[in-house]
Amino acid sequence: MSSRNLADFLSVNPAQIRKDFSYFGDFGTRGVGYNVETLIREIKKILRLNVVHKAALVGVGNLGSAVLAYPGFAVYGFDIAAVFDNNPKKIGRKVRGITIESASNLNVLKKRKINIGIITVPQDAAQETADALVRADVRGILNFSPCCITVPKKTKVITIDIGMDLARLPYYMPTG
Amino acid sequence: MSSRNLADFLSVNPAQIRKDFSYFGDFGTRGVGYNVETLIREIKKILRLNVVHKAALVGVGNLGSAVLAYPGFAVYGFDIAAVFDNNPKKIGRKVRGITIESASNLNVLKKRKINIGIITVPQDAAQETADALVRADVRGILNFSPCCITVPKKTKVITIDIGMDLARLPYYMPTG
DNA sequence: CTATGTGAATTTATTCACAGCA
DNA sequence: TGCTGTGAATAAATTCACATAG
Repeated sequence: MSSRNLADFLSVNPAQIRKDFSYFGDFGTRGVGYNVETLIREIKKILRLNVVHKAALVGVGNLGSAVLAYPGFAVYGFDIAAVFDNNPKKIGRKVRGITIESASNLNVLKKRKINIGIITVPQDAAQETADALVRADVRGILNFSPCCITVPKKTKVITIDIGMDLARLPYYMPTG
Repeated sequence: MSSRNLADFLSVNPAQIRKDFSYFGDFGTRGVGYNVETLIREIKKILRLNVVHKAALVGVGNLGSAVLAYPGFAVYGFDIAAVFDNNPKKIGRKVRGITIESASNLNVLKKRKINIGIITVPQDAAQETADALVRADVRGILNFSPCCITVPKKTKVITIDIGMDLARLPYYMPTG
């Protein structure tokens, strides 16, 4: 696969492809091109997706259930290994083979070496959930609440705000 | 509010703030700064968020229900005015005051002047849903399926792939 | 011959620095 | 005086173009 092929596929300049890769190493073969499997392996290594990452999901409402049902986490090597909620009726029940635990027990993540948290609780519980995750030594958080949560600098937060994503659409919609 | 204040808030350079605004007009007052309400109004106008946009949601599963429950669409002037599903058991029922209609009826969107579609159907139904939305003259699509859907150039698609968002985390998580 | 990898050239983005207005 | 708006200066990103390896 040549840089030209890849560039066409992504609608960018071939030189962009070659230069970007070159910052990380010599992945191609002159006169031949790139081996796609090698590329995937190298890119996964760069993004640290070459190992399995255990994640915990907090909040088994509609959104949490939808996230649990999401296909494609496995593709990137994610394993949702624990699920929490604060509703006594849900605690103890199983979703997708995982027993729902009490949200007041988030500290067990430390012991279980789970260091990614996914927040799918209602907006007003988002900050306290983040705080608990930080106390449990989680180092990365995927936040689905449409609010800014505050965490120490050592913790990386990625927020998905559906409203903001939708808000990008009208700009690209010509008339009306 | 000065460009310095805004810049500190966003951790960027004050000149960046001033230059970016200047591309769209003179929003500030020399010696004084910017009026925040004016800024919000102007930015909304630029992004075409100064009018109400009607949207239709297709697929009332966990994800669809979660999206419907999302607070914050109203903030940007979105109004989910129609909801569709292909499950006969769901059609006719109400969610949040809106009656679920048959997904085979998407053409009514044309008549009702709804031109944004939100796809929350299972992955294997995403493309056909997109096709139906395009036929109904929708001009913007928010796609929650982790797959590339193909649409004519006139239609703008924004895809939210939770797996990809999560995949960005490990790179920022130092050790482990 | 083909297609990479990379300095050089070019284009784009950011920041500086200051004239001009409130 | 204080802060915007903006040309000029600087920095960064993209693209060109070609020597070089297969």
